This record gives sequence, C-alpha cells and structure tokens, in this order.
Amino acid sequence: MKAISYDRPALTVLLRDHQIAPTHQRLEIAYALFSRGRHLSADQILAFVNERHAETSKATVYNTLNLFRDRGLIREVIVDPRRVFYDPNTEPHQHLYNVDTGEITDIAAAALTVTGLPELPPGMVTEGVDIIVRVRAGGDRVR
Amino acid sequence: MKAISYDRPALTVLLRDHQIAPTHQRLEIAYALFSRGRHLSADQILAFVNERHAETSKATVYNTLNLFRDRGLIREVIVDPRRVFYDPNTEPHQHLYNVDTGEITDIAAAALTVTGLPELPPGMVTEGVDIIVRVRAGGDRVR
DNA sequence: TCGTTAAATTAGACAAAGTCCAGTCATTGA
DNA sequence: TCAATGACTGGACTTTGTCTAATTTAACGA
Repeated sequence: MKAISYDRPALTVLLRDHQIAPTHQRLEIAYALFSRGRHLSADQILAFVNERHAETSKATVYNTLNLFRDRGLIREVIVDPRRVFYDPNTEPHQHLYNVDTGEITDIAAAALTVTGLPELPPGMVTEGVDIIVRVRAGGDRVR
Repeated sequence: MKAISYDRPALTVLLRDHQIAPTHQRLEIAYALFSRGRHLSADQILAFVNERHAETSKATVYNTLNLFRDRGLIREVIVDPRRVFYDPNTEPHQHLYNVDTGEITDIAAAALTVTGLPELPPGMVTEGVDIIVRVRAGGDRVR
C-alpha cells in the first residue's frame, strides 16, 4: 500500500490510475476496504457500505470487487472455502490464516523466501504464488 | 501416499488405521479418490461413486469427506473459491493450479523450501503451510 | 437547456456448493 | 430376538455469488 490517506479525492485518483471511472458506489466500496486496510468479504463490504442508509446493491458490490481485482487494485485471498476475502494490499506478501477465528493477517513478503519452484510446462506463466500459513489456538497436536 | 494397491482389503485396513469404520459407502468413496490418486471435488466423487447405479447420497459423500479430512486420511485443497478439492496425498507437498483449466498438479515438497516463517503469537500452533502456484497459459503479462 | 447515448446500478431470480434434519436402515452384542 | 448405536438417506434449506432485464445516471453536443 503506497499511500496513507484514503479520503475521497485520493481514492478518486487511485481509481482513475487503474482505469476505473470513479462513481459514488465504487468510491464507497474502495473506502470500505482501503480505510480499514483489512481483509473483508463481499458480504462485510456490502454491510459497511450500507451501514447508514442503503445505497449500494449486492450486484454492484460483487461487480465492483471483480472489477477492482481485474484492474489490479485489490487482490483476492482464497483461504476459506466458504467465501472470498479481498485484500487492499497488493504489494507482494503472504497470509497467516487463523482457522478458528477466520482472522487473516499479513506476513511481509521480505520475511519469506521460497526456493525451488518447479520449471513450468512450456507456454505457462506464473500468475502468482500464494502462501497461506494456517494456524490455530491451543494444544500441540496438529489435528 | 504410502501404499500402491488400493483394492478393497487394503482400503479397509487404511480406514481402520484411521479409526474409521469401513462401511460400503466409505470404501466406495475412498476407492474413488485413492485409485485415481487425483484431486477431486465432492461433486466429482459423487458422480464416480454412482456411476453404475446410485448407491451413495450427497449427504454421505460430504459427511465422509469431512470425516476423512478430520481423521487425516485426505487433505483439503482450497484453491478455487467455487469448490473444495480433496487430495488423497497427505505427504507434505504443494500445488500448482492452472487458473484456466482448473487442473491441480502436485509439486514435490522436497523441491520447495520456505524460510522466514514468522514467529507465531503465543499459544498459536501451525496447522499447515499451503503453497499454491497459480499458472495460466499464454502471453507474458501477469494479468 | 434538452435529448441522446453509453455506462453504471438495481432488484430479484437463479445456480451451485454444502449443511442440516428427521426418518430409516444396518450391525453389533447380549 | 431385540435393543441400541451408528450410518445413511432424501429433501429442505442456507450461503455465496452470478445473471438479466429494466432503470438510473452522467457526459456531451446541438
């Protein structure tokens, strides 16, 4: 995350930079994610955006999140089979996932090194490497 | 995967070793997974098991897969937000996921090294580290 | 200002994956 | 044989996400 302030004008610029027309709803959704800087599900975002008075539909939230993701503004985090989380941090980094609470925490990419990635079949391109450290509270047995 | 033969008696032993009563349905489901040695979704397993004549319900397939997972007989692979895949290989290894085709391939764990995993908060235990290399066919741009 | 147009948004129907429940069936042991 | 326990079942239900057709909005030129 390069910037620190996520007020309306800053977000407008951010969207424009990513070829996204900054509509009211899109700014609200961007604000929900970037101001919190946390990993949120579509449902949570929908709730945040309509907290005061309903102003954004479910379809728009989903459309917008997919658009943001396609344009590289946010990143999808797939750790919970039940729903996708969205991450406003697109810098390379990895995730710590608390299996009990569902909480997701970032791990600085610098801290992690992966060596020995296999040679890809010809014509294949790496889209990304996701690393998820699954943790839970309690005992010392791994299930 | 330790054994090579996955006939009925071998699977019966395998289930017993994991404290699972070997019923007909459970053996069928285990056979579907282990004989193919591939990553299958619950839906695919349901289809395989009922290929000849319907003999296992959806509920049983889901219950059984969850049971197998809890008992450490198989492993869940969470790469596709639309469904969970089940992996009969519980040896440490990682996954290559073809975003276009949905195909999942194993990467031998030996090939990969991860260093710099962060110190866990006190009382936390690592349940596992999942590494997913997302690849796709074509160009050279990453989206 | 008005009308045109294209893009964005909407409600609600729909689809798919997975869970739940209450009833039935099977197996075991006395 | 019977009771008890565990396993299985169909189907209703829930949740996440997509789709569609209709409406709204915004931009722009005349």
